[in-house]
Amino acid sequence: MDISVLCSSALFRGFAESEISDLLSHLKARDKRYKKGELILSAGDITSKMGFVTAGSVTVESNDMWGNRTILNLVGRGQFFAETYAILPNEPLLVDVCANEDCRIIFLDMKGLHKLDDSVKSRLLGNLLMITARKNLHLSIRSFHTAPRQVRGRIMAYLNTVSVQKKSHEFDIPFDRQQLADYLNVERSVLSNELSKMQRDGLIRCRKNHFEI
Amino acid sequence: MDISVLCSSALFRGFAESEISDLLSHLKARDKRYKKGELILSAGDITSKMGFVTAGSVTVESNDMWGNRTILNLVGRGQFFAETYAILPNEPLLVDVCANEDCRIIFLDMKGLHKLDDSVKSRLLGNLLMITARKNLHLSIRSFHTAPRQVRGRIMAYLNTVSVQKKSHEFDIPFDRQQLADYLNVERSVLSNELSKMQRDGLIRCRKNHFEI
DNA sequence: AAAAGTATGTTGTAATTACAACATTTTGGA
DNA sequence: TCCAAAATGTTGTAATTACAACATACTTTT
Repeated sequence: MDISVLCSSALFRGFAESEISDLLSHLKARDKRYKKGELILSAGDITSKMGFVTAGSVTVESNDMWGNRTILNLVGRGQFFAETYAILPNEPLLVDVCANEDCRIIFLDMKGLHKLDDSVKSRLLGNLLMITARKNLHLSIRSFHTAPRQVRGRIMAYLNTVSVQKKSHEFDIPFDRQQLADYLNVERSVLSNELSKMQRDGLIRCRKNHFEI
Repeated sequence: MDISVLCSSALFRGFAESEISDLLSHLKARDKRYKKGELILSAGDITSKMGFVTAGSVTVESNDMWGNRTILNLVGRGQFFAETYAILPNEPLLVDVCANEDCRIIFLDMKGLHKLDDSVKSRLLGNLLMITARKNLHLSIRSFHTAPRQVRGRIMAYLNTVSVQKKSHEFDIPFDRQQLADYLNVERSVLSNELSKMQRDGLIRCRKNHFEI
């Protein structure tokens, strides 16, 4: 189990290594591996466990009955997922979580949280609160990416955010074309077409995942 | 200041009245009134205060430079807003908060949180965590409402959610037409038009805010 | 009750998107 | 290196939406 990534994660910020290993046993930390494409959690599931990505990445997505996919988030190494459902363990998952590539996940069972003593608990809750609040920001930001009515507007909204995050006009994005389309809620072919037009118009340059604006 | 609504709120669940009044002074609770349409918080603001609605309701929305509005959430009596930004006080607001009708708000300054003793703090953080996690669910659900490519799909997704929440095929919605359009990210005229078609098709019946499916 | 203002519904046209079908490029094995 | 599979790009047409302009209905004020 890759403890070092966990130690430097937002959840255990401010904790000593000794405290952390103690916490991990209280939270029944379990390491699991998944192959690319594998379903990690499924809509409708009930869980009190949150996931931590120690290797690879996962997508949080919704797949409707007509096969339309909506990608809500991409969770990479060092980040958490399903904490919302771990905190509200009676709420069935509204989303699927899929392995975006071969990956390793540590699950932490939040049922173990209540037994902790108050000092540890309040520090841990404070960290968890910040993680959840940041997830909130992510969801808000995504809704700004999908808000523009037109495809070009959505692409620009997304690329601007990434450009600001990476503090550069040139950057890689973590999505392939199909994933970007499913993230922005547009047709893949329309996305490809619009990207071509935007290059012809001199708005952007791109090749595969690499963009320049 | 309307303490009774606060006492029965999700934030103070499990607290005695005496503890609550103590907490309110620590969190520098301040009561404010706003007229319909007034701007309560503005995108770009920095705040360490979260808001609690004791009367009326507010909208959480984003207004872009072309005048397009996106409504992310409607916050009614007994509910909180801006807790994300109070928890992450270095993050500037990405949204505006507007008085949807004449309303009364109690602001709680979360800077005061750190001084509390661990027992009180961990209980309060636990409650705050559930509030934040629920906000997360709301944002996810909204993204399912805006995910369908076609207007009819978005309307049905939204009405289904409300119908399930209210456990009835007949219900009122809290939005007028323009607000529903801005919530679903569609044109108001297209929304009206589609609602008419859906009535002609026998899918729904509606008059003003009252719907039947 | 009349008038003014606001909200909602309707319609037409230009622009955009959905969808399918196919072409081309890239990737990952044998 | 070659092949097969996957990813990406292109194109055409039918369907849908954006937008503006206007009609109607409902509210509020006087």
